[in-house]
Amino acid sequence: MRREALLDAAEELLDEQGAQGLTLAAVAERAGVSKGGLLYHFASKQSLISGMIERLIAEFDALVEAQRQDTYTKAYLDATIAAITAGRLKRWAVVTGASGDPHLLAPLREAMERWHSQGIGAELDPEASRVVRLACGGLWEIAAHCPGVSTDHDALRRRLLALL
Amino acid sequence: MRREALLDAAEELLDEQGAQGLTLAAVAERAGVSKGGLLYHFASKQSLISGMIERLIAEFDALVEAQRQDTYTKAYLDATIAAITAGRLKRWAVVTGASGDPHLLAPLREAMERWHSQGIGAELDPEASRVVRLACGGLWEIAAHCPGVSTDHDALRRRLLALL
DNA sequence: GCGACTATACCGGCCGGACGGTTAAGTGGC
DNA sequence: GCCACTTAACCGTCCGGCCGGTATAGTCGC
Repeated sequence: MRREALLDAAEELLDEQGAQGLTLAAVAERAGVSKGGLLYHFASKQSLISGMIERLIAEFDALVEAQRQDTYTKAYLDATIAAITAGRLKRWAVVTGASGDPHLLAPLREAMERWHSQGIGAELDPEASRVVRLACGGLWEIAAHCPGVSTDHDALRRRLLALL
Repeated sequence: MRREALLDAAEELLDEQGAQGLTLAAVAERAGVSKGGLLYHFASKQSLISGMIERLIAEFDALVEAQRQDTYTKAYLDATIAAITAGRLKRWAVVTGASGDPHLLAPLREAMERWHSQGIGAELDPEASRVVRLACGGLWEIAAHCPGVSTDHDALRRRLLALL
């Protein structure tokens, strides 16, 4: 699908060059399409960015679903680790793309609220669940910004599961 | 100091309107200065952003120092909570400003690596320390993006301290 | 089975505005 | 009268988006 290729190109550009690398011309060129072709699939730069955000949310939700754990928190933890180690789902890169206009982040905010609150009452220890989910947020941050901080994901995962 | 006022103005604009609201003209106007006056203090937009980042790091380091806890992790936790509840130190807003050019984030990355690794070997339980520091990252994220998720900071703080 | 017509996908040149940065000319404190 | 500081006008570039055009494929009447 051309549309997916364009979203991929945009994501890569954001990851490599930051928000100012995300120009319509650059995205089109990387995807092997003309600018007009890009505008055909995404009527504006905003809609391109929204497309990235929505895909990001959908992919992560699918990843959580695929974990088949017995609680949402455990599934969320495993999905986070899976996404980070796979290098896919560059949450941070996509966010930088939307940093120009806070409006564009609204869907992501909504999703994040869900990720932090969904099923938290049904957990054995809701407070511990909150801690684990917060730690997942920290993991994202580290993965995005600090390649220098080595993290033993296996050990960390065991430790967090022990909390639940 | 005019310089500080300019940094304040830039921070406020980022917080309210995102990266594309951060133009030299807008910053100058909000600070009650002309564009030339802004350029006198900061030779370029880059140096303005770098100024924000360096101030942010220095302020947070000072806040950690001021906590006077017996371990770095505890001080870091309390500083994080203090910064969030005070509404100061808009870490995220400043980061969005630098999202255009990944280069500008280098000092912040360095600081974050420090925040996550400093004195971690000297802690009673380094692994628990790591968890607490990661959770602090999650707290930042929540505070920046999800006003809807209510967090009982007191309870959370007790819980995290109990881990250490 | 052929001509008229439409839909989908894509092209690329152009323009207008916005924005970062420059400069020349002040202004006031000391 | 110098120097830190401020100002307003100006310039060049870059980028988002518009628009007229092309090509391929499908549809329908007849």
